[in-house]
Amino acid sequence: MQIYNTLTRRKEAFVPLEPGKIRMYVCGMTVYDYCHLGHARVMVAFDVITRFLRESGYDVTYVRNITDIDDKILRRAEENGEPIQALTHRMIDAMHEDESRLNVLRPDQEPRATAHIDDIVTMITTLIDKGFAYSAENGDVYYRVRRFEGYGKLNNRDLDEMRSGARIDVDEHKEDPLDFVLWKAAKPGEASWPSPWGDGRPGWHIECSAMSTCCLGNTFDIHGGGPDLTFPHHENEIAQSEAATGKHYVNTWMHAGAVRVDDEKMSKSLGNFFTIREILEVHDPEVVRYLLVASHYRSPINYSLAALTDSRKSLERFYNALDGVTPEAGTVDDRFARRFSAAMEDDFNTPEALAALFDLTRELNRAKADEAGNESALAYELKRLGAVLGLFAQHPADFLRGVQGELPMSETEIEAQIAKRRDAKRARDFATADRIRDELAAQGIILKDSREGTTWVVDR
RNA sequence: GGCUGGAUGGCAGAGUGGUUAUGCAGCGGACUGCAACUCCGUGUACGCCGGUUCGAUUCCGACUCCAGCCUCCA
Repeated sequence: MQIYNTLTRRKEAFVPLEPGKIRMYVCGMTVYDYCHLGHARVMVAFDVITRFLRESGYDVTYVRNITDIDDKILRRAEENGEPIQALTHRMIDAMHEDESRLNVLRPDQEPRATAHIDDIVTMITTLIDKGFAYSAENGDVYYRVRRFEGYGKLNNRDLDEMRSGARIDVDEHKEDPLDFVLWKAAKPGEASWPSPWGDGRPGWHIECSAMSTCCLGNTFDIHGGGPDLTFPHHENEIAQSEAATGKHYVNTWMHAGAVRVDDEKMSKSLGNFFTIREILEVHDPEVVRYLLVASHYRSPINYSLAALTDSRKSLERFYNALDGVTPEAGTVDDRFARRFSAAMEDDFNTPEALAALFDLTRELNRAKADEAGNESALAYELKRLGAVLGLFAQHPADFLRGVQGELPMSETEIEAQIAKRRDAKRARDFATADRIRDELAAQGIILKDSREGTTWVVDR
């Protein structure tokens, strides 16, 4: 197994700390709004990774946190005039709904920041005791960045060059502009928790250090997240955790690529984001998932209608092949599975893995045309491997008929038209048969004749 | 300015020191009453300039352009 490690900037042979076991932490959502496509990408990427690692025999513990206290949450709750918990619970439910529609399996644990305040306070206390943090007069606690020797190692940053950057907040309470907040003193009326430094709430970076360590131990195998988290978030996590525990924090750092719209990064701050739910109102969730899996997880992807159309057409090829075949375990040439696994073992190369599945699909189509073909076994193999990517779980007819949209007429009516056409064909009245087919086609119903009879799909 | 990553055929998107990625679209053929689905065949694609090499899209160097991070952001 080869995995690209952001820390070393190259692919490395992956060796778990404990043989056969993998402990993985991924930075999850800040629940003040609905998830967007960028979140979907991270969810799907690490879902595929988890599925493949498990398929490969590893016992994976997958933890993904939920940030449920934060400035943006405070502000949004205020704007909405609703209690913080009402907002965060609503968004957490929505997130779970989104991921289940995308066929993303739930992580093993989803720790929430507000449920780990004690662990956070304990870690901050340790950092202060060790001299890596200090409480300021205003009640904030800051991390003393220059005290941590390895600061910048994840991003190859030099502290002195960063200092010259003009965009760092100069705060009179900080000893150094680079220092970042671990504990934020509460303003009157704000949600807060008691602490040795006064009432307040945790900073963003410290919660991930506390929760990951708490759930997975001082050192664990994989830490993942979105592309914009390498700095400062993950850099700060390393500084906090390694200073607090004195142990090496994470072996492999993995980061997904950005999602772009019109060649601009999609983000909440730019306001050019599409939420998962608004996309799923018009598009089949599996098409969206396919789009995400059809590119390598580290490459940037550009979101567009054309890209979704391409994804749908590719999926149609798979489902057309699966259509009309009853999958059944049996003997098949293992070259498809071997190529699939080899691709996935090479830093989760899903595009190459899909290429293997397309080859398998061609073989399946050949078998369908052959009286002696083993199409059932090939279809089973295709579904089995597709499941590692979280694909092909639908009934082919459902996908091809687009269960999402409404039909222009009832299925019974369509079947009746097909029967009429069949009779016309038997009477060799092709003019009538073609007229029926054209009329259906005009309404988006495409007929497919085969030895077994006529089936129909929806042209979308 | 600093740090990362990238530039592949009409589009999307992998990969490789010499031999087919893959999908969509196109073209030719087969199947079909005609279609759809499917099958077979079909593309001197690797940003630019040098270097290494018998040979480079693939390695090395310069250049141009693009993206991400450096500020809350997946």
